[in-house]
Amino acid sequence: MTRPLAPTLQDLAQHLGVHKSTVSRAMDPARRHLVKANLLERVEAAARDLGYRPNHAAAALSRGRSKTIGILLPDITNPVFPPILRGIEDALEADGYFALLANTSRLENSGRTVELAVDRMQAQRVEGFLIATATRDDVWLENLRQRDARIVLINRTDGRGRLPAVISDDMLGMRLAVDHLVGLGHSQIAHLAGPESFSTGMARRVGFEQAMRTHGLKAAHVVMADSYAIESGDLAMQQLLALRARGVFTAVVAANDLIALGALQALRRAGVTVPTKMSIVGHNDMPLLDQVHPPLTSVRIQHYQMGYTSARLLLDALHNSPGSQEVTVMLPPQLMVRASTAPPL
Amino acid sequence: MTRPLAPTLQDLAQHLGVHKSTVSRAMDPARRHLVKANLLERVEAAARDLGYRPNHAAAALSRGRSKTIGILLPDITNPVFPPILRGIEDALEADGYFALLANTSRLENSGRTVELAVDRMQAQRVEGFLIATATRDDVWLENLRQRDARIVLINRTDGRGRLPAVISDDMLGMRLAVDHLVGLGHSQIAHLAGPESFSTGMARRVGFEQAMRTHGLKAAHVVMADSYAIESGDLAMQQLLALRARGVFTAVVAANDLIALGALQALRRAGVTVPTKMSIVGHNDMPLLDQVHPPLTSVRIQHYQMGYTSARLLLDALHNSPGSQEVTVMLPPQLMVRASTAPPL
DNA sequence: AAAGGATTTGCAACCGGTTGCAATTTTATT
DNA sequence: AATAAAATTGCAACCGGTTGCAAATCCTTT
Repeated sequence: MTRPLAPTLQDLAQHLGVHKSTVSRAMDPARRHLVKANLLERVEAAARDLGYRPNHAAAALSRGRSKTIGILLPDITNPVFPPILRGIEDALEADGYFALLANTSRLENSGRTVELAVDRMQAQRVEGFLIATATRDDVWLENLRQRDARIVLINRTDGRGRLPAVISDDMLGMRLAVDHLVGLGHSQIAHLAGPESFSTGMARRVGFEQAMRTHGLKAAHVVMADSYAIESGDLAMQQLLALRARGVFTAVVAANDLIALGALQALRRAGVTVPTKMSIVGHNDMPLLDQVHPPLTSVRIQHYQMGYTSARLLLDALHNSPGSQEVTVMLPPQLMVRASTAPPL
Repeated sequence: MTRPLAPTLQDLAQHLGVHKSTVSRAMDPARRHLVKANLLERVEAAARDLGYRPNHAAAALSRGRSKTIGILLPDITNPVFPPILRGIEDALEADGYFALLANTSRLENSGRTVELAVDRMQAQRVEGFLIATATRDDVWLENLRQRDARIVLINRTDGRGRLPAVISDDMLGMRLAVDHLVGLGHSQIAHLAGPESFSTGMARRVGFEQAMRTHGLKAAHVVMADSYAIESGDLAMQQLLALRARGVFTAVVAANDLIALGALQALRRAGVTVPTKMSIVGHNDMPLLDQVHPPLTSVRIQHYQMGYTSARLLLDALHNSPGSQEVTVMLPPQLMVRASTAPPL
C-alpha cells in the first residue's frame, strides 16, 4: 500500500536538475518573472506531469501567512447567512484565500462557544476575522480586538463602533417601509422590534421612530420580540394585539422576516386578515418569502454584497497593513412590495 | 508597531528551562503521560500566561496530517445544505478537525469549478472529502477516487456505487408519500421527477413507481423537471396539466420541495385549488414549508444526521486507514403531513 | 549499596516550502 | 574583445512543531 507520496518541490527540482528555490519561484506568480522563460515552461510541464500540488501548510509556515480567514456566524441555518457566505467566498477566492467557518449558535454567544472557535482559528493562524455574531456588548470581541486581530463585522456593528463593519442602512430600510405604508394611507403603525442587544434591533427601532416623525406621526406601539424567531414574533404580536384597546393600528413593521412570519401566524389565529385588516412589512427579504401566504412585503438587504464587501475590506486591510481604516460601509436596501400590504379599510 | 510575535514552543521551553520537545509532549493529550506531573502543570501555567497558541500549520507540516476535511456543496444557498453542514461541523469538531468549504454551483458542475476547488483543497492537504455534488457520471469524481482520495458522498450517490455514501432512503420516502395518498383514497397519482443525472431524481422516480405497484396501481403520468428549482417545477406542472386530457389524476408527488412549490404556482394560475382539487407532496421538508400556502405535506429527510454520519464515517475511515468499508448508509425519512393533501373529490 | 528496569527529558533530524544574499551566466556597452 | 550591468540560479538558514533514539534520572529489588 506504500504508493509514491505526493511529489514535493524538491522532487520536482531534482527531476529537472535545478535547485528547488528556482522551482519555488517559478510556481509563484509574483516571482515568476525571475526565472527564464524556457525553464519556466519546463517547470510547468514537469509540475503537470508529476501532478505536483504545493503544500499549503509548508508555505504558510514558511511565510507566516496562512491565507486563511475565520468566519463566525451565529447559525448558517438562518437563511440570511448563506448568501453572505457566498459573497465572502467569492471575494476570498479571488485572492487565493480560504474561509474557515464556525457556527456559534449552540449557546447563542453565551461565551465559551465563540471563544473556543476563536481559539481554534487562532491556532490555524487565520489572518483575520469576519464576524456576523456581534452583539452590542461582547467581551470576547473586545478582547479579540485588543489582541490586534484584524476584524470586519458583518450585518451587525458592535456597540462602540470601534470596528470596521459592513451593514445594511437600517434607517433607510425603515424609512422605505414607513413611506410605503404612509403612501398607502396608514397613519397608525406599530413596530415589532428585535432584541436591543443586536445593533439591528436597535437601529431599526430608532429608524422606525425617526421615519414616523418625518411624517409627523408617532409609533402606535412598539413591542420588542426577544429573539429573531417565528415564535418570538408570534408572541410579540399577541402582546401587540392585546394593546389594541389602547390605540388601534392598521399596519405593523417588523424588525425581521421571521418576526413578521410569527406575527402573521398570530394574526391568522386571531382572525385578523392580512392585508385587508392589517398590513405587515418584514425585513431581510429572505428566500421563499414570496411563497408564503400572503406573499410578504419586505425590505430587501444586499446580503451577497454585504459578504463580498466585508471580505474585500478585510483583504485590503491585510495588504496595506498600517492604515486600518475604521470605516463602516452602509449598503442601501430596497423595498420589495408584495401582497401583505394594502390601504387601510 | 513591532509587537512581540506570538510565542512559540521554543519560547515556552526557554521560559521554563526545558527542551521544546518536552513542551511539545506536554501539549499533546496523547503524549501527555510521558511528562512528569508537576512539570506538566508548570507547562500548562506558562502556556496560559504567555498566551501560547499552537501553530497548526507547523504541526500539519510536521506530521503530514492537516486535520482538515474538504466539503463540496453545490450551493449553500439551497436550504437543505445548511443543516447538513451543521451536522458535519459538529462531527468534525469533536475530533478536532476543520472544514474547508466550497460552493461549486457557479457553473453547476460544468467541470472546471469543481476541479479548481478540489485543487485548492488538495493544496491544503485535506485528509478527505465530503461531497454533496455528485452526479451519476462525474468524471472528476472518478479521477479523484483513483488518486486515492478518501471520500464520502452525501445525499446523492455516484452512478457506480463505488464510493461510501450517506443518503436518505428514497424508496421508503416515496412509499410513505404514496401510501399516504392512497390511504386518502387517491388512485390516479402523477410524479414530477427530478433530473435523472442525480441519483435522487432517479431513485425517487423508481421508488415512486415501485410504491405504486405495491398498491396495484400505475403512475398516471411521470414528467421530469430539468432541475431542482421552482421554475422547473412550474414548467413541469404545466406539462403535466396539458396531459390531463389523456388521463385525469388527483394527486402529484414531487421529487423535491422546490419542484412542488413550482407546481403549486402553476396550479394556482390554472385555477386548480390545492388540496381540494389536487393533492401535492414534496420531498426534503425544507424550512418555511409550513408557512407557505397551503402548508406543504413533505417527506422529511434527516439532513443534520446525514451530515453528521457522513463526517463520522469519513473520520473512522481515516483512522483505521486500511479497511475502507464501502458502506452506503440509508437514513429513514419521515412523512410530514400538512394541508396540501386531502381526499380526492 | 549496587544492579537493573522504568520514567523523564534532551538531541537532532525532518516536514516542504520561502527568501536574502552570493555566485554564475547572459546581455549590453564601448 | 573586455568590462560593466542585468538577468538567472544556487545556497543555506529558517518557519514551528513532531518524533525516534539516546542520555539522564528515579525507583525497586535483593
